[in-house]
Amino acid sequence: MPLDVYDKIMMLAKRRGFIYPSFEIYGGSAGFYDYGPLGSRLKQNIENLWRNYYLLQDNCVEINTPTITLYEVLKASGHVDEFTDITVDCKKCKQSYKVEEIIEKNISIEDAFNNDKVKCPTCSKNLKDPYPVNLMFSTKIGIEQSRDAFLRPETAQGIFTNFHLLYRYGREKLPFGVIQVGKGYRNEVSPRQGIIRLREFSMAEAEIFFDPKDKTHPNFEIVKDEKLYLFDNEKEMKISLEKSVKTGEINNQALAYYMYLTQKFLMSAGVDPKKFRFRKHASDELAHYAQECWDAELYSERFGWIECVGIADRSAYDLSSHINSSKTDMYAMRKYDKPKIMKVKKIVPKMGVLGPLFKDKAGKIQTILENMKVNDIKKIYVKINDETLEIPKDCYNVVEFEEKQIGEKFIPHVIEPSYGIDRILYCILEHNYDEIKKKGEEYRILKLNAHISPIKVGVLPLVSDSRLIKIAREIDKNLRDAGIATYYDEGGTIGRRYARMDEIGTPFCITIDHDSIENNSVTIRDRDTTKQERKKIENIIKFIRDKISK
RNA sequence: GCGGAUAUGAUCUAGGGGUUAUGAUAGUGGCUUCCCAAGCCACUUGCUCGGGUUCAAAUCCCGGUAUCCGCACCA
Repeated sequence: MPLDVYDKIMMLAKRRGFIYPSFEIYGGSAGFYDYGPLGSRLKQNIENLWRNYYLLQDNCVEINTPTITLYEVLKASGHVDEFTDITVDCKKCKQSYKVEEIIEKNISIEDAFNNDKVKCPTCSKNLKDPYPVNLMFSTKIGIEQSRDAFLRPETAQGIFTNFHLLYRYGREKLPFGVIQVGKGYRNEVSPRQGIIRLREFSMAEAEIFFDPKDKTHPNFEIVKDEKLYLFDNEKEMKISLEKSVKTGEINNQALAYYMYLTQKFLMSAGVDPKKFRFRKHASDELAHYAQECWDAELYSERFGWIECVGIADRSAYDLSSHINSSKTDMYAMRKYDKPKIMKVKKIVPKMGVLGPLFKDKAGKIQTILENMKVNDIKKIYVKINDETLEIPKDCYNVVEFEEKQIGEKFIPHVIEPSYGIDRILYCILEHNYDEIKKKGEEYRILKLNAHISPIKVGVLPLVSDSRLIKIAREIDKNLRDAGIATYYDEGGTIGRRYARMDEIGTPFCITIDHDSIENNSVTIRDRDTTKQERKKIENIIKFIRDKISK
């Protein structure tokens, strides 16, 4: 079988220090890859470009939270339950099934399997021995009295669990966004496809909190005429943000805006526009927390369309779960223009009567009564420890108070753009990989965008003449002092050195030749055109800076 | 997790029960002083791991691991 792009990229990636299989000397482990020297830089550049969009353009704030996450957090978020599938294998035809999909409803799993009520949908053999599959890595915190924990399957929960503090930090204004860039972990059943499906992966997530009554975005006006590449599972279309929201294709402005931001980021990172689209999730593929979700998909010649970004409307799901589980006040306040004076009826218990009547339960009854919402009261029942008690009328007064309300409390909704950095990185490599023939030989060029590429400038003395080397070394140092990543190379022939730089995606090569000694000038070679321009040495830094800025 | 295929220097690959394992690429040092992988010399790096069969295993057999393909999984 001839090598396809994937093979070629993985070969190049290993040879040139982008990506290595992890623990290879001990046989390796599926789903884990290391980033080598160039890969690490490339990844950092992609992450920092991403930060640019969210921290600067969208004015989000960044936080960092632990990758080890307490059981309670993921229980509340639904991951403990939703992330576990009860699975069963057929010993005859070797198929695996999710139990909930093949057993009759209203039957418990124990009953079904103990009484041979489950048959294999393929070969009708009785199925046995269901087992739970949880896709989170579990661990324990502490030695003796340990607490259960998991490696986080997403970075988002770290943001939700800090919502009340971050809301205050943002001076209680909505919308506001929080981002986190870091590792996530999923114990995949059978990871494959290189860095497309990892067990430990890098993600960049943003949680932008909105008033559910107002999912407009302040920047929407500016970009509303820009076009999005949408795919509705049938046909692809190019449609403006404004129109897509108007027709209901996209549920709200905020969602559309972050889709646009995503599209812009990916293009800037070097994604081929022809290999990009947004695909809407069908209702049966939505995650347990999502109301509407659009995936940014990138096309790979090997794998087809790959989900690289998910932009979900998670509504109030997470915050309300954490409010319920932790009893923390994570509400936001929608302020009225003028404070409202509300007439509120409240129950004022008469403890003098209640006390003797209910004795030790009186205290609890008091709290319940005081917090009760009051409309028209006829009889009041209170439930304490499964016992329902009727509270006689002479135990309380209903009093009307005037209450000043400055606004109403609500749970913010959240729009979540979530990016798989490793997948994006792979697709960028694939989309920018180019191969030409030079003198009958394969010649590889990685046409990475200048602001993404790990090395910006190759510094090459044409020949190893000590005068040229001296100038070259000085230029190299000055560039690095100016914060520009360089690669100094005086070995081998000049053509070979250009080839090396082309293969790792270095956009520019500065060559110091004999004229450099005479007139303080060098040539700057452009990777994609191979054209050379002669520049004064003192102008190099500015020239390169202009070229590599976004 | 199931089934199939594969596994030889950093990369690609030839071969194969018996002395020192083939070639190329890459890399290093030197010569060349050279603008797109030029040439010459020298050098560096290897049979996936464990067990078995055998006088002898990189080669045959079994198992593990990894990779690829198909099925299932991918909130």
